Amino acid sequence: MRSSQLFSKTLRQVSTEADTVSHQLLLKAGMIYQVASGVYSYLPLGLRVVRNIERIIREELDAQGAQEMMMPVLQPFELWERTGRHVSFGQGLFTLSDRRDRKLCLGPTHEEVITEIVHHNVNSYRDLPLLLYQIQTKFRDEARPRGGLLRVREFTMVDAYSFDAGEAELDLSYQKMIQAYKNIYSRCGLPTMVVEADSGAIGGKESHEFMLLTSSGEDKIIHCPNCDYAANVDKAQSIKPPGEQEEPLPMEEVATPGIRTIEELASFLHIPKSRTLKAVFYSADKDLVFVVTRGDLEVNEVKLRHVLYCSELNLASEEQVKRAHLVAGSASPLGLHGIRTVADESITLGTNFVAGANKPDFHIRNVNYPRDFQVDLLVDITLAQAGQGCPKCGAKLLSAPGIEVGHIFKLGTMFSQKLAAFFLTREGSRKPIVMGCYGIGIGRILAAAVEYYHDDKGIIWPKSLAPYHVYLCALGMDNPELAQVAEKLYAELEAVGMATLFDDRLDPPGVKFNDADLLGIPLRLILSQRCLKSESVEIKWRTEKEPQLVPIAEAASKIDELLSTRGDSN
RNA sequence: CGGGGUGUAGCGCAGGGGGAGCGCGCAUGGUUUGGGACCAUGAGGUCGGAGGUUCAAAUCCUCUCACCCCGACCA
Repeated sequence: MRSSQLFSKTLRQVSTEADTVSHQLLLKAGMIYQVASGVYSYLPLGLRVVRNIERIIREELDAQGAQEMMMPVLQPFELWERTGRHVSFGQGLFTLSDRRDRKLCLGPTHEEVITEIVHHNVNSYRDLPLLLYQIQTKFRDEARPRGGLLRVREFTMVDAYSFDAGEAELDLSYQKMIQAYKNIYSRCGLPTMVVEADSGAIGGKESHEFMLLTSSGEDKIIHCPNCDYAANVDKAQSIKPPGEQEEPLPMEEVATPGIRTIEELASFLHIPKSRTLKAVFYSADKDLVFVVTRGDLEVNEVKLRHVLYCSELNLASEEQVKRAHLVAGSASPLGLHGIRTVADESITLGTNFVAGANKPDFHIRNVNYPRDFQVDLLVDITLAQAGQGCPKCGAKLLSAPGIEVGHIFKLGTMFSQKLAAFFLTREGSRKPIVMGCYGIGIGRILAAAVEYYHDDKGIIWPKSLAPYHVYLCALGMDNPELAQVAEKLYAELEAVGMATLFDDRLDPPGVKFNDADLLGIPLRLILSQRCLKSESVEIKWRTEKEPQLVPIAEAASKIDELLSTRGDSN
């Protein structure tokens, strides 16, 4: 491709509205164009990267025996009613009606459709196992699209589904897919960490995310430096720091004028936060829930949601709190009646806590569980934090931000049962197919790669993703002799199938160098008067400072050699 | 949905009751060519939209839409 013909142009400035590195660079490089909030077009250069990602994914999935198919974006809403996910997906589901007022939705994922298809095509254990996948546009009405391609409302996703006769067979499919995914990320040059995850609206029991560790990530990962334990903070377990074990003392009231937060309380009484009890009020499907944890810990709302089996969970409103006669700032489970109380197990790790007196400006010392109060549920509902103990080996946990670039689930029989996808076993009994599903966001991989590989001048594509491998930069194209040599070299590179972007523009060198850096193509070639004199061409890696000189006649073969001996990443 | 912010030329921005501007880009001509070069000339805008106040509104008021950020939410 010739730069002079290329549709997309690089921008000199991008809007201050773009504040994520990948968003800025992709806009600046002319790879994407925003059409609406969370909706983007891919321009020719960006699309070439997308195609590279797709090719890698197809190759790896095909290698595991998966078969590609294609399912519709437009789906009957009724199908979602049958699995109940029209509720659990909630407002994230884009819905619409046709001219006959039939309700439809735009698929945010395809478990319903694939299960329906498999139901009509699989009858016997002989048809299993089965691995199917598609690369398709998905829609999700995100509450807040953000970060350019990182969180969008329309996106291309690879979703794969496995169908097995039993749990043990599912485990095998699951392991196969983990391997396929690892291969995919590694070929994309992205070092990812596999972490335990919450399965959210998809449902199912076991779930893992593939995380790229980078500072711009919006997910938080808790991981162990000593063993292989790693989990999304939503899911992460930890060994909580122990508290003091003392002889229980009699309760006594203490005046705490104006004290409302745990921080204030701890510093006012000169005690560590772990010697206090924290009360938080939630509204779970409209019902008030009283939550108690040790003062040094934070509530994990995902865990709380699971133990409450509720679909809507928010902090309680002021009116709700008032109506229940709770005293925010001095609340405690002492003498509490008629309100569901959930406590974190940390309240058993320690004695003689300071808790609220349930009247303003007073607290109570020496509160002990279960001597002084009871709870309805005593479970783990707090956030794991860096510094706490690894649940597997006890070492000190670390935390890190990451971008979720893939998410896989063991679905079990949830969908097959609801949509009647059964098969006959060898013994002739009817059983629901055991399913798994596996998703990768293409745009996210693209954006994540830019987040991971860039410098102050622009993108630095891994070779496997780069829109072109070679940037042929001819300086002084108005010189007929130079133009002729450049054209010849371009033709040679094209002839051996080298993906080349030929900068044949008449612009000054600075413009071309800057574009070369911005676009992040791995290998830059420069042809100038200076080179012509020595009958050589300058070759430079995007990642390196110094070029090397190669005779023009050997250029094509030298480039081929350079690119094929260099690893996939960079 | 709550909080904050921004909408003025293709892009980036300034202006804040009375002339619609700057930089970049674009067009034409010329000079340039190893890190976004220069000169000259020129095209391009219902100042997001609607209503109001005023002799007069890009500017003040009300409403509305879009986009961004924080939070809530989220395979």
